[in-house]
Amino acid sequence: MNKDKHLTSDEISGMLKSAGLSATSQRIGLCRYVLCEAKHPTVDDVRSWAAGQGLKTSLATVYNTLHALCKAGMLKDLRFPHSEKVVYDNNVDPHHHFLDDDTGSIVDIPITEFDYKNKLGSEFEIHDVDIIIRGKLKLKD
Amino acid sequence: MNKDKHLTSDEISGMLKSAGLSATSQRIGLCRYVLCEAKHPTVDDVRSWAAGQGLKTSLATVYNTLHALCKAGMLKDLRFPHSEKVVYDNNVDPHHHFLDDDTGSIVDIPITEFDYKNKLGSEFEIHDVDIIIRGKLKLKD
DNA sequence: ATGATTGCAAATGATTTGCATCATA
DNA sequence: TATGATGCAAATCATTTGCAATCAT
Repeated sequence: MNKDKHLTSDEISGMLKSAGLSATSQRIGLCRYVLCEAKHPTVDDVRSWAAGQGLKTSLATVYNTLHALCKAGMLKDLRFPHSEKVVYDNNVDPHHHFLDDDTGSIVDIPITEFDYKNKLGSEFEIHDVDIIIRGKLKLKD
Repeated sequence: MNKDKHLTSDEISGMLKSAGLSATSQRIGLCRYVLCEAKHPTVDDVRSWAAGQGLKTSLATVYNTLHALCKAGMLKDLRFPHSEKVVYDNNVDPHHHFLDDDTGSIVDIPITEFDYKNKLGSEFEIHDVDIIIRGKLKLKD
C-alpha cells in the first residue's frame, strides 16, 4: 500500500495519458482514491467513496476504470480466500499479504521476508508467488 | 491430493456417520468422487461427474454436500486468483499449491519446502499460510 | 415417526455486456 | 468530429435460499 501518494489531478491525468487512457473526470476522480488514499478497496468501497464525493460514476465505469488501471499496471487485482469480492491494491511492487481472519483487514508484507523461488523441481517454471498469511492482528502494547 | 484412496461405499458411509452426517445415496456417490478420484474439482466438475454416473443430484445438494464435508474437515475449499469458482481439495493436510497460469491446473506442493512462521513481528498471530506459486508446468524430459 | 436431506425454482451478489449518448483528444 | 468513455438496464455466472416432498435412522 502506498499511503498518501498525494498525486495532483494533473499528475494523474499525465499518468493516464502515458498509459494510453483518456483522462476523463471519472477516471481522475477514481484514481485519486484508488491510487492514493484507498487501502485494498473493493468495488463497493470505490463506489461509496465516489458517492460520498458527489462524483457521478456508474457501476460499469468503476469496473471499466479499475480494469483499465490493472491492465496498465497501475493497480493490481487480488482475490482472497475469505471473500468472493476482488480487492484492488495500488502497491504494484512484489509483496505479500496478511489477512486478519476476524476483521478481514489486509496488511502488506514485504517480500524480502521470504524467499522460495528455486526450491521446487526444474519442471516448475515460477512466474510469481502469492502468499497469504492468515491470522489475527494483535494490538501492539 | 490423495490419489485413489479407493474407499468403499461402506467406508464412506462410516466416515459420514462418524462426522454426524446421514449417509444418503447422493452423499455417498459424491464422496466417491470428491474424496477419492477428483483432483481439485469445482462444483461444475462434481455435477458433470455425477451426471456421467447417472447419479441424480441437484445443484443444491452438491453445494450442501461439499459444505458439509468441509465443515466436517474431510474436504477443504480453496479460492485461486485466476478464477471466481471455488475448488475443493481432499488433501486436508497442510500444503501449498502450484497454479499453472496457462492451463489452470493445480499441483500440490508439500509444506516442508517452505517455512516462514515466526518471521513476522509479534503483533501478527499466524493461524495459517496459504501459498500459491504461479507459473508454467514444463514437461519433464 | 421425525428430523435431516433432497430437489426445484426463485433469489441474491458480483461482475459483464449492449447500446445509445456524451466528452475528450 | 470521430473515437473512445459513460450510464443505464438487462444479462450472466456462481452461489444461496425457501419450501414442500422424501429418505435415513
